[in-house]
Amino acid sequence: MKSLVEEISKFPFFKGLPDEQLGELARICIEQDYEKGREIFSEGEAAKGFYLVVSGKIKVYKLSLEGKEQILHIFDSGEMAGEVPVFAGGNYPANARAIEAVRVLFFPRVSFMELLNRTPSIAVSLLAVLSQRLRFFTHMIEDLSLKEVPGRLAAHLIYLGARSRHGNTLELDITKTQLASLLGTIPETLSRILARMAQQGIITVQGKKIRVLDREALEALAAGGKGLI
Amino acid sequence: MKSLVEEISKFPFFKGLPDEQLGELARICIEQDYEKGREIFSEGEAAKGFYLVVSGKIKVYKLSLEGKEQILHIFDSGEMAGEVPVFAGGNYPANARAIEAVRVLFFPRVSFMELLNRTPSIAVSLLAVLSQRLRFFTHMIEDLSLKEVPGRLAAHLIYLGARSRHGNTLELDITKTQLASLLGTIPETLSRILARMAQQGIITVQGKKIRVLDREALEALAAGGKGLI
DNA sequence: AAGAATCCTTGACTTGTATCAAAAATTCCG
DNA sequence: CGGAATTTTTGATACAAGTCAAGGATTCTT
Repeated sequence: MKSLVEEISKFPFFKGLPDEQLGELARICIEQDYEKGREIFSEGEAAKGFYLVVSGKIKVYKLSLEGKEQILHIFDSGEMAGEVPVFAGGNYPANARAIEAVRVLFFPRVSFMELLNRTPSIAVSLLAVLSQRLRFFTHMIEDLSLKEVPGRLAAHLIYLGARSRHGNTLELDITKTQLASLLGTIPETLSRILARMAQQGIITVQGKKIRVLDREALEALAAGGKGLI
Repeated sequence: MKSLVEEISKFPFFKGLPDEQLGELARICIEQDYEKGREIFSEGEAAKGFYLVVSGKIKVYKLSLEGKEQILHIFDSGEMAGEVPVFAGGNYPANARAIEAVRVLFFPRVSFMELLNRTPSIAVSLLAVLSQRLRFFTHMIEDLSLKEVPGRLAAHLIYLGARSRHGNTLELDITKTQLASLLGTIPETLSRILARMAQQGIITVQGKKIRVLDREALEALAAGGKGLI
């Protein structure tokens, strides 16, 4: 039980809460493991609760009728998934699947809402989490509708570069097919654009490793300049 | 002062709060009027607070470098705008402008957060609001990336039809240029597609009035079927 | 009501990207 | 390790939608 409290206290939205409340959270949550490829919840399903990712990765995605997949978000450890219907009511608005072995903490809706009503100060930090996700989606909508694929890719590479600082070499932790879906395109197109950027000396690609050679060119592309021939 | 409390109590997220808290809200908010076309806040600006729309309409939008505009949302009376940076910190992530004469209640960030910490039960209902907006954006991302323009238009017409029930005739309350931007396209394309749908007997267009003749065809389009010739 | 400004429509053209197909390269697992 | 499954790349083709341009229709303003 003690380690669970420690685990929970590491999550940004529960950080700084008094031990008593951490204990309450620990009491209502359930540890679960999903192996790679396992479905965690699916669109339209009645929401039973939400998930905190302890380790591993979850993709949240939508499917078109023809089966085309648009990834909305990839949740890494420390992030919260499936919380929308818990607060807004209704069903899960998308599907979630483990893209690698995943350990999560599951918070059942009913007991969490009960706790929330008893200790509403938790809600204030959750507001920040939801607001950040809203901001992320705002960017995503902008990218999908305003920029062409090279621009979206450039923006994403810059975003990745800002997170993990290993010189200017960055390692994708998802497949290129998944990256394509995240960018709202298809693997073929992504492959062609990566090749084009490499040929122009902007980047270098070796498997999942991408090295940025010309950051300025990348930034020009991300800013919307139609530059890639 | 009394009328302000009444005003506030009508907003879904403050409905059901005790009079005492409504009074506190009334005390910290400021009534403001914006004439049509006036800028309310702009992207990157430090967030001073958020807005509740009392009457009129606000568009929240992003601009590309070339000046192309993507409308993220049109806020009608009863809705809340600009709250993301209030809870998540930082700046406004988009621009906001009155598309008709607008009356708003402005809640300054600092005093609102102070109130929120004193009476955190308000936060619980705000969680629902943010979650609903997240769900809306989830749909929007799906539409933008998974469907072609006719599908997006069809989905939007169905959505409008569900809201205002005037037979099967519905009246746009925004310009077609704005609708185009909301759908992630340009006026020329929207015009062509409306004409095509009219020619196929699915709808009839007269100015801002659109009459739905063949709801099934519309639903087929919205569902993603590539049907429009 | 007249003029100005905006919005809407239509046409010809260009282009980015999806599709289909099939080979090459990785990764996965027994 | 070695074969299977997946992922990635490349090519040829098709088409949806954006761009540019210009005329027509509204709507706004004085």
